[in-house]
Amino acid sequence: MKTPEKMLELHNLKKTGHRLMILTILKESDRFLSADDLYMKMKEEDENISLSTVYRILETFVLKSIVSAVNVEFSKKVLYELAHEAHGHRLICTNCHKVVYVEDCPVHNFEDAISEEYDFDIKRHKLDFYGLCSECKAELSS
Amino acid sequence: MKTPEKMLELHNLKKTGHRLMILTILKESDRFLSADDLYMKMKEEDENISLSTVYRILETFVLKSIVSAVNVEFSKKVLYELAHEAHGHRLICTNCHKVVYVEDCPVHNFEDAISEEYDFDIKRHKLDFYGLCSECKAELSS
DNA sequence: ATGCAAATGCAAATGGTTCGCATTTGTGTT
DNA sequence: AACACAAATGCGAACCATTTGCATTTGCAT
Repeated sequence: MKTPEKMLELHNLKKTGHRLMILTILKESDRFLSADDLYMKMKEEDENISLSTVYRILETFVLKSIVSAVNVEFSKKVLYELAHEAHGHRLICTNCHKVVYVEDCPVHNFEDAISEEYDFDIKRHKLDFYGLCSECKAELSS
Repeated sequence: MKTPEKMLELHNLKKTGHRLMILTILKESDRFLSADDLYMKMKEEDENISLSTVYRILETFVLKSIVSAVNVEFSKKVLYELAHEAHGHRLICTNCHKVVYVEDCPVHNFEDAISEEYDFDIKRHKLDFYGLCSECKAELSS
């Protein structure tokens, strides 16, 4: 995976400490983060940033497709993750909120079939799986 | 499909004009509606209701699984539809927002396979298709 | 017809996100 | 290395969808 620096260069974005830090945090996170999650993590590391800057940086990243904005069932906030290069789908743990990305897709054939059947020109789909990851499964059954 | 009256009876909910009207509007709609959409439609029909009541009625209906709350890519509001009895997935027109519900599911096998592979206990999934319905496809290509 | 829990209206509060504007900073150019 | 200027940032206020508190009304079992 690209380094945060490379990501910014690639999109002609200025390399600011804030932007690099946000990319680094997202890169190291195994779950989605809200703007406020990022803001608080940065405060913890003594990065002086304002919440509106976090929002603006994320807006820029989403526009450039460096970051994806995600809606999940368990939160009404918009959550963010580093964008994935390959098409795939997510396994989301409803207990700890960990996310695993699976680069595989079971719906393309179905998509063709229903495009035909319903005369719909399907452009994309959104498929997420919700359940318990192995740790939470073990923990909750004990 | 059940009548609005039956739906309320079935769940021991008082039959108020507001509730019946909301169910009727949702029943007749071929797309998702926001609380505010419902509020405005009711005002148009001279139903005197307050927006907070619309929210409270919807909250009750969602709790009873009479109505589903839906998040879609093109709106940050929560949208509502009558709940479907059978499992299926939606084709959502990104242009006119019409929704077609397809009572078929292409992912169960895949779900079993990845449950195994990632040791995830998958409880449910969310799959929506976005594209153009036949009318919009025709209209936009002309 | 009566009583009471549930439903409603209204206004205020909330929470996430966006915006306006003054100030600072990164970076290409001299 | 200093300059210039567009872009990035901080701060607070604004915004919008949704929720809540509380006083009043209403459906419905008795």
